[in-house]
Amino acid sequence: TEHAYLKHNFSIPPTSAMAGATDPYLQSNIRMTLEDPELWKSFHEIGTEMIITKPGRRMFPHCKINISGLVPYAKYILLVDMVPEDGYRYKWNKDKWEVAGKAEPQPPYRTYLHPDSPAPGSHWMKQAVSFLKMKLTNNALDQHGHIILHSMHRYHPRFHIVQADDLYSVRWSVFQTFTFPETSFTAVTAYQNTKITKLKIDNNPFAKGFRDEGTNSKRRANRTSDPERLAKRLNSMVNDSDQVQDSICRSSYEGLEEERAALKEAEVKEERYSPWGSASDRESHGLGRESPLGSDARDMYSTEQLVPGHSTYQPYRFHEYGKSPSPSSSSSSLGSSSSSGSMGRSSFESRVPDVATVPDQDGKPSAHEAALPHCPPHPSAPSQDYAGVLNMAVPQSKPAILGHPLYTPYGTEQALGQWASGTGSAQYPPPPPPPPPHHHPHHHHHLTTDYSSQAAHHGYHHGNVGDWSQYPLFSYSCW
DNA sequence: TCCACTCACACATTTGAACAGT
DNA sequence: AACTGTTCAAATGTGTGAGTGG
Repeated sequence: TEHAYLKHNFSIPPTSAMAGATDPYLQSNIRMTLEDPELWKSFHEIGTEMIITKPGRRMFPHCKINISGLVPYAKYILLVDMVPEDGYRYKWNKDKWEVAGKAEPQPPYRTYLHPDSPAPGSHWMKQAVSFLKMKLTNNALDQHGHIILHSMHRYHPRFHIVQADDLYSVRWSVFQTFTFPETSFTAVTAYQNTKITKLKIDNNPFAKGFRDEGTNSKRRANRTSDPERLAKRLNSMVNDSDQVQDSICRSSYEGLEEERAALKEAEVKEERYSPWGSASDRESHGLGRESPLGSDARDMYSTEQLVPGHSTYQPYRFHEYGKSPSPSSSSSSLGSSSSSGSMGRSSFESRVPDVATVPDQDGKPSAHEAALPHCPPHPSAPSQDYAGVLNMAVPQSKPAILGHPLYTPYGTEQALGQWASGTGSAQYPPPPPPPPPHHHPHHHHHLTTDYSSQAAHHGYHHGNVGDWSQYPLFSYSCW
């Protein structure tokens, strides 16, 4: 199958455009495909739910991607963050999801850094890259660096590829972001839709024990009636529940997996810009969105160029994306002159946020986590300032891999919740009044309407762009 | 009563240290 | 010494379903 990803190149100034024709960097043609898209789609059709727990829970299906088009010898950093699908809170009623009200204020925003980062393009491309160790939590006070989400809210992961030699230069680098419509999900503390439960059990090896229905009920009989257990439980309740001792965090090296499943087509939206820029700014209009024609048709849009938007939301923008993904641009492009106005990066402000380290389990400062200040305002909480502490959720990794030490702490400042108009699967009917102006029930919308679009793009966007355009995705700080 | 959330649990896979063999 | 392969116990990852608390 062919890749149905949408490729959005940057729109570059005329003068640079010519350079782009010959400059391999400008010619960057990074492609990302989601592994196991069929599995994702089977979940998506029902309405994917991801369990979030206090100690942190992995996702299933796991986020695993294939990348191509990177410069083999250039170094890249891979990041993942979760973006709100809309500004609503949902509830499961009977057999379907319904809007239950406005979304809760955005919790501390965190970004997961792939433990192999930074690594050369050849490393990322040689095999599928998995984010198996990434965990989701509903604990806003989480000390392990997991991604914090609200239960009963919808999100979807974004994958960022940053060309940077080390974590310190991330802020100066060019980002390319990809999203896959079928990866959207509703965060829950307990499964709501039994169909999802069944799919999980049928596909997740760890849930294998639940496949034999006959033994389940019997095996747990009298579990809670045992006095000893009750005492134990009581005791545990007395202890501070916040002291989660899970060892989760010490995730070990998350290597690239050998197995390389056949790639199925996956819709990908790619953005080249600084995630710190506002999503709305990037909103593009309608490319491929809602295409009833399927991937083939969407491919026609693959040449569409998105222009990084001019950011309208000023604060906390870290830097601008360089117009050129060239290595040099990663550290200097921003500056200034080089990128021209068409990118609108002018609104990006370089800023070094306060950084707070997040201790890992040993109590030592986590080498991989840094809390960054600034939580983008949430549409539903317009007055909220950027005072939130943001963390880069970085699992420990084996430093030896590829000889690329993981530079420790660096943080991300984050971002914001974007309440892009969404993608909705059938299970998510458009929010009731007052619904967002452009909430599309069809998941294909996701593809183009989301954050990926660049605001400046041709000047037209969705009606609700304004709502979320002011929220930068996130920013990083370096120590 | 309702319902989102928490917890200990049984059972599954994965990890990684220790060891053996080449 | 450097690798590779084998064990196997500990660590981890699952959904369950009763219980909690607002």
